Amino acid sequence: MRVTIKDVSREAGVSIKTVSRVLNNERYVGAATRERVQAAVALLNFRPSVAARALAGKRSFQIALICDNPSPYFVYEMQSGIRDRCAKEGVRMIAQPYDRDSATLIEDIENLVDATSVDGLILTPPVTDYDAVLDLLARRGVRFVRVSPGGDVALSASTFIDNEAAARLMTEHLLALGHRRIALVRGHPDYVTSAQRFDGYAAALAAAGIALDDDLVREGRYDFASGSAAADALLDLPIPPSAIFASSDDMAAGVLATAHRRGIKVPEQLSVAGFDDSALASVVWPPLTTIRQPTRAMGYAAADLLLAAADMPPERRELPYELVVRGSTGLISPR
Amino acid sequence: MRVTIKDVSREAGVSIKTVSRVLNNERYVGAATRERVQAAVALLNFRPSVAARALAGKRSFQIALICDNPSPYFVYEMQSGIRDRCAKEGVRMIAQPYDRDSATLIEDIENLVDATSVDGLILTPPVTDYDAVLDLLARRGVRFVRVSPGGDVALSASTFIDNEAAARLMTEHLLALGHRRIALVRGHPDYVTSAQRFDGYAAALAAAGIALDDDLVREGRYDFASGSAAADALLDLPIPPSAIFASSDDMAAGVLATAHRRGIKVPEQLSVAGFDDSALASVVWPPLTTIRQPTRAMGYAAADLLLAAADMPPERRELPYELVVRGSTGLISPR
DNA sequence: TTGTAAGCGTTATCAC
DNA sequence: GTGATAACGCTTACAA
Repeated sequence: MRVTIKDVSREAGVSIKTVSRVLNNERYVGAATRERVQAAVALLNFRPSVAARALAGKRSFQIALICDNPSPYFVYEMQSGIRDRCAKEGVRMIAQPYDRDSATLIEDIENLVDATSVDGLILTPPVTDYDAVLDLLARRGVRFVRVSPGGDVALSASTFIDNEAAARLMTEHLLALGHRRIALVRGHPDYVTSAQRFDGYAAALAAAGIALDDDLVREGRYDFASGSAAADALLDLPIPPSAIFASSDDMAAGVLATAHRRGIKVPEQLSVAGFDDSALASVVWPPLTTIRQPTRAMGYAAADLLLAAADMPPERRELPYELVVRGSTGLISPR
Repeated sequence: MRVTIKDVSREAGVSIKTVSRVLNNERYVGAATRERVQAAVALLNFRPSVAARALAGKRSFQIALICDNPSPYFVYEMQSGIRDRCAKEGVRMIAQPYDRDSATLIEDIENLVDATSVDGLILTPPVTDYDAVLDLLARRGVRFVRVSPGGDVALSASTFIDNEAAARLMTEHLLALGHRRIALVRGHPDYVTSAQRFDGYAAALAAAGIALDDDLVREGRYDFASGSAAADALLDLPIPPSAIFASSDDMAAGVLATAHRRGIKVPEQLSVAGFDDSALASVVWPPLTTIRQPTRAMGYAAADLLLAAADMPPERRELPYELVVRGSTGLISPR
């Protein structure tokens, strides 16, 4: 029924072990032998059983993505990037989307690690900074890579963009347009990126000699609804902002929707800017100025780090971001 | 190191086989024995190895989702629904996002089936109707469930909404608002749903005694860009439509963006409607009237069918849809 | 450079 | 009801 190593070894006229050697790219296989085996593999259409490999060896050729993110676009891009990289190595990606508020997250991850014997994990915020998870993985000796981690950066290899610098750049851009009352909708409090982005915003204002106005800084949760609600609060202020900088694109979309509902013209009466975490910007009305970050590339890089040789030191790989001005951001008559 | 069945059996004072029986809910286990085993499992925190189970038995407790869909929201909702259902059964979902135009799709699926020995597959359009894939699965005797399949419906269990009826309902709604020139942006030609939705649109027009106008029917590809382009073409017509019905929400968003760019007021000057395949509507400007379908629930149902007893006949499970009028769709002064 | 034998952790088979 | 024992398909020692 199933084609096994045994069939291949018989076809190639070598031992099972030799086939295994070829499969795993081990040294000490004669060139001619190797070719003969490869021919047999191709002929019989042999595909090694993940289960058997995982059971017998140290590798399962599977990694898992632990993704608990409010943005479907982000998740999708991330998965695609990781999958692309893994495909080159013959490694499978198991996607494990988790509910935002799952009470069983730790247990689920423990379960995953124990049951599937994955070769490694990729974590995205906010799980990147859950001590319980990090402890668990360390205890189990499971290799993992984190995307945009906060806190202890030496704990694992990781990929990131400089969120603070990016937020500073965007804020400077808005300042250059003449804005003085620039509001910020913060990200989800659990995410370290939220604080980093706030810091960049605050730094730019400080450098411009503008005092931080607490009224102009609102909590968000990285999703549409919270962006929409924050915009309502901001536009209800006695002196509303002339620009709103949302810490994610879902929230920026929420801000835009609110402005639209209230009959406020963007960008004539209000500039809207945001982090484009998830490539959602293309599905949202222009004009929207965004910090574009390569989510898919970030996933690719994360997988690359995970698949790297085990003896490499934990590497931190930074990815570039861009300020993308869509349409006109408008020049404001400061109120 | 690892906790195995052996450890559990020792702890419970029974044989390995008995532990296995409890694990698999087999009959012929004494109540007392069962409890003792369960206690030992909990105490030792035992989690059976997927690899060993897959290798030794007929089940791997893993299923895979084959998803090649242009909408990240759809993918995300689908994954979540399936995962929720599987969690109840202790089954793991392997997500396999594929690139739209992957030339290696068939091979990849074959690889997946052979390598991971999954218990079953869930297919989403358009893979649901790829003969090569269906043949492959039949040949391998792999169980699968299809979401919104076209063609031969008896081939497998499936979930669906009545796309034709839904499109008819939406078109009737637009007609009732006074529209006479209603344009349709079709879905991707590879998707059977595209044709079903067109049929509903055509049926409603016919019932209203309105001739089908080829100029008002445009090809789309279920994504933002094609919706945007189709809207441009439609609005360039000598007599443009007063309403545009997009076959997906991504395309509806594209239509809205184009209208916005051209300074056309929605809904005062143009009504926009769409299928809300992916819950994206909440991220898009109102006013947008949509056919909402429960993507997550569809995933849940698909998993349910896949995990059902093997001897059940292929079941077709229909899910309800809703016409959601967001804000006012406006009454049109027919042009 | 190649082959042999002993597992890996579970389920299936068949006894008891 | 319960328990030995042989698979399952591969990798890891260790020999040759």
